[in-house]
Amino acid sequence: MSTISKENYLKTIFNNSIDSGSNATATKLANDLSVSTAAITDMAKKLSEEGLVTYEKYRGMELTSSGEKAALKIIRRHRLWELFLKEVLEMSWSEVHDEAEKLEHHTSEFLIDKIDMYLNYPDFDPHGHPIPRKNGTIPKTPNVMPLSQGEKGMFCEFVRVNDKDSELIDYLAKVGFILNSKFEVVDKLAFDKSLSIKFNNKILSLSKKITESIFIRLVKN
Amino acid sequence: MSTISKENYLKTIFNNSIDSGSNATATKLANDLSVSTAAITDMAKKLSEEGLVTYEKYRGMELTSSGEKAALKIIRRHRLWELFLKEVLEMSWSEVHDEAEKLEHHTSEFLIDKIDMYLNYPDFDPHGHPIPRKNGTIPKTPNVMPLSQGEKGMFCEFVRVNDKDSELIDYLAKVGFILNSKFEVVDKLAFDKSLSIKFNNKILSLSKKITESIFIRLVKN
DNA sequence: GAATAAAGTTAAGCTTGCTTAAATAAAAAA
DNA sequence: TTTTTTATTTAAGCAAGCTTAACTTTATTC
Ligand SMILES: [Mn+2]
Ligand SMILES: [Mn+2]
Ligand SMILES: [Mn+2]
Ligand SMILES: [Mn+2]
Repeated sequence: MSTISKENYLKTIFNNSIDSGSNATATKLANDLSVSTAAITDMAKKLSEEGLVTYEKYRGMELTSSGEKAALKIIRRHRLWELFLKEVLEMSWSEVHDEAEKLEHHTSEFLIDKIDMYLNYPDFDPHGHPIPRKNGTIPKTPNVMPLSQGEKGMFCEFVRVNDKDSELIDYLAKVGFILNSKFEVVDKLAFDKSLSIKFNNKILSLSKKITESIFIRLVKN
Repeated sequence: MSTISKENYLKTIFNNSIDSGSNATATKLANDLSVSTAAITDMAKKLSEEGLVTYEKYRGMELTSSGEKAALKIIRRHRLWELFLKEVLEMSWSEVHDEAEKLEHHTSEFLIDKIDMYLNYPDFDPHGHPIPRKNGTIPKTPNVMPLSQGEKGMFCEFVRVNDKDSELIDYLAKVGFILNSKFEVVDKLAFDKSLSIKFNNKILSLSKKITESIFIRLVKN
């Protein structure tokens, strides 16, 4: 049976495999979900009994195709809610994530499809993440890379930001560096790997920690 | 601490006291909440320890003022969600209740106030129930009475319907008998207490069970 | 005012999703 | 390869919110 907790596990396992490529480890999941590793082991057994993940002791977990399908359903709800709250109810970029984190578990298929239709079947959420479609496909993302890999002289577009930390997003909004901003990398310090970028004729210096949470694509020019 | 279960208990206790006047009995609550009476006794102790209800063994429960405040918060969320889902997302009269039943427990004060503003601070939900305001007051309801108390010759307006059973609401929508319909009671059978009403030049016969779920006010003419 | 029926409470136990502490396996270092 | 460190699992236990079954109180009927 599906529960809030299980839905969160599936979602986290999915996101983990997206950006690590390999199996989700207990330590990483425990950290992301703010529970003990013992809790992870516990849940691994349950999810694997339900055929949602494959699990071998000491070898981590991986979503099965049915587990992935379930994960995408939750992620779809999450991202559609985020966009809806921002576009329709004018909540800010930084507020929508926490609210969506709750609503995603209490939304019928019928309702989420209404929201999807209302928004005219959007492809991306307010942070630039692709919104899984009803049929399970995922909109193609541009050729993204973390800004931390940017080099002096590059012309880029800001296409995605990590939405887990609202303080960062608030800061970026405050200085006017928002999604789809075009900018140039004007400097990169070897000392601390911080970057200086130029947009709207402003210069902004961003620490390595920040540039790792911002994703960009190269603008061809 | 507030939990989904406690919120549902408080709401149910409140609604019970509204239409029974007296204390909420274990049997009634158990029935409304679909749990055993043992569960009610259990929760009675917890809620009374938290100061949300007064409880004396074998004497039922009653909301304290802080319990009532908490109940109104949930009811406010429920009814605002119902109206929002109907007006904005075009869900039907009969579908919104079940959806709101879930969303009401996962909506921040900030979000519900946004919804309230979006709807321009409405006074009534789609079923004619008053929406508690942010400050805790409740919109005045017209002088309502159950249609079952109607008599031949009365001219009435349909102002409220019990939203717990979606089949009834669907039926009423299908025959076009919707909120704010004006009608005349053209007959009342002593045999089964059923009523015949006339609206839009149609005659509709309603059983006693149905007329007890429909609330009206007398139209002065 | 007994006897009976109905309502409410207590006791014991279950499931979910956690925890901490101890044990064990795997990986890294020496 | 042996030792040490790190990661994972197991074991025991807790809180919430239920259940059923047995028991007690209150209400109703004669
Ligand atoms: Mn998010
Ligand atoms: Mn979540
Ligand atoms: Mn309702
Ligand atoms: Mn509810």
